Amino acid sequence: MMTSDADPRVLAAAARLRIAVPSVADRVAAELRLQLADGVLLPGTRLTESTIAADLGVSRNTVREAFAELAAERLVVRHPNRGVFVASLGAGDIHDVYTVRRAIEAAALRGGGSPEGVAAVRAAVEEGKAAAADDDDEALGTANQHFHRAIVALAGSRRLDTIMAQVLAEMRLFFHQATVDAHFYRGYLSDNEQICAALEAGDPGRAADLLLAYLDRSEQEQRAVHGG
Amino acid sequence: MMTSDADPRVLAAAARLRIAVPSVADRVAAELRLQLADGVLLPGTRLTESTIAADLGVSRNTVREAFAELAAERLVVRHPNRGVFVASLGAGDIHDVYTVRRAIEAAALRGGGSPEGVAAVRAAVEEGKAAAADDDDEALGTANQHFHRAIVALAGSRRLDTIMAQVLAEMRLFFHQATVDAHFYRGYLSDNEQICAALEAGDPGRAADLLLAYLDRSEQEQRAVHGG
DNA sequence: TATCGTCGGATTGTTGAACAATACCCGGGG
DNA sequence: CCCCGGGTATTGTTCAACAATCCGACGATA
Repeated sequence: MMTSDADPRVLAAAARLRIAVPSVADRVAAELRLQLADGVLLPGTRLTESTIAADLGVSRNTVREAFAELAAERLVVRHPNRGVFVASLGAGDIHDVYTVRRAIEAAALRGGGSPEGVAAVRAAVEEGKAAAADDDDEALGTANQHFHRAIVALAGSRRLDTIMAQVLAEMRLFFHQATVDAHFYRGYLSDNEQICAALEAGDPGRAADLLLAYLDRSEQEQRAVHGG
Repeated sequence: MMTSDADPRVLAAAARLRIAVPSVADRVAAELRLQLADGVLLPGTRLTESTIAADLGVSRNTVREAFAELAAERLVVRHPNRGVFVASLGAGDIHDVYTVRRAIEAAALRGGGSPEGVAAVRAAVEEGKAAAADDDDEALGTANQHFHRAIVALAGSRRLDTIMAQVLAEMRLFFHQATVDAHFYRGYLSDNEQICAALEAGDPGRAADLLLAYLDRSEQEQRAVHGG
């Protein structure tokens, strides 16, 4: 009945510290988000309200609220009177997503950002190198996401951060759909290094140009994989 | 009971044509969005579930779903166990919003866009001129929004379009909060004209630079009005 | 008077059940 | 082969209830 993760001590501490306790609907949404990110739920899969309600031990109405959250994030699409399905990105969508990425990542990069921000980008680059050295493809993928999130974070905008998070979540969905091979990110390591170096060298314009080229190439490869 | 606008003929036609009929929750959200845009609901106002449910003749649960939509659009904020309130933008938020606008509007403009897209931008400029000639401040404001929406539309990205729409809705909220005087937009007419001219002249780079300067200046003025 | 607890009312969060409306599946007829 | 109808499952929406939480007022204490 999902009572195991409702630790009273946590609840009490949260109440004391005025920290917003995530509602049940939020936790359901978080759980589904997790399953979506992990590829447990593949694109096109139908999400039946009653099934999920029973699985997670919550009311159908609560599941419905969670669906609203996920639909707003485009991770799920609602077909009226037919149900909600895990979103599947078509050829047009990947171009769309890359358009968004080009816009916000380049803008963030051009701004330069604070020294701490640049340090975070550097950290993500090193994280990727370490993952590559360990041959850990999973870690390599998340490091790459950290890299791009760090770039957007340079702008210091909460809104851009959440937009980027949503876009990355969408792309992750697409990856599960088009099982991308392991050494896919491998080639991007040097790109990341170059971009980061240009940023550290105080040349954000060049860093942005490198990034744009990177994104264009990445989009082409994705398109090739997908067969668009 | 909100049955007046549920014309069976409309319903049937929609079913025949496979047009998604907006759910009740969507219509409630739309109604609230409208009231928010019109300044009927001012920032900080509390939205009580039962009141709205009674006013619109719908269930509390449906109102709740509508709130989830609006919260996802940042038009409304949820304070757990306290209720939802019309969002009010602080000094940090307006900078945040302008950061988003700089990113996506400049990117869209740099792309150049299709001839039809450019024509749409031109149309918005002329719409603004006409409104100014009529001394219609309301029309002037919407024309300005059309102008910026047209710019973003140049990128041809559904996602960027919705992001821009949300951002503009947020700004509209702010305007009601900081009653901006009438001849506020007036000065921007020439900016719009210049930007559009540069775009038509095949110099999107210059158009983007002009726009960025425009946005910087606009943010400064907003800040002055707000007192940040 | 000012601060602190406590109590009561109001609102939210969540559940469960019910019902109509709709879409899907399947078998029968043209 | 396609169209057409009926049965079933699922969604959309409502309603009523309850616990949890917050807010304000009242009163006690110093």
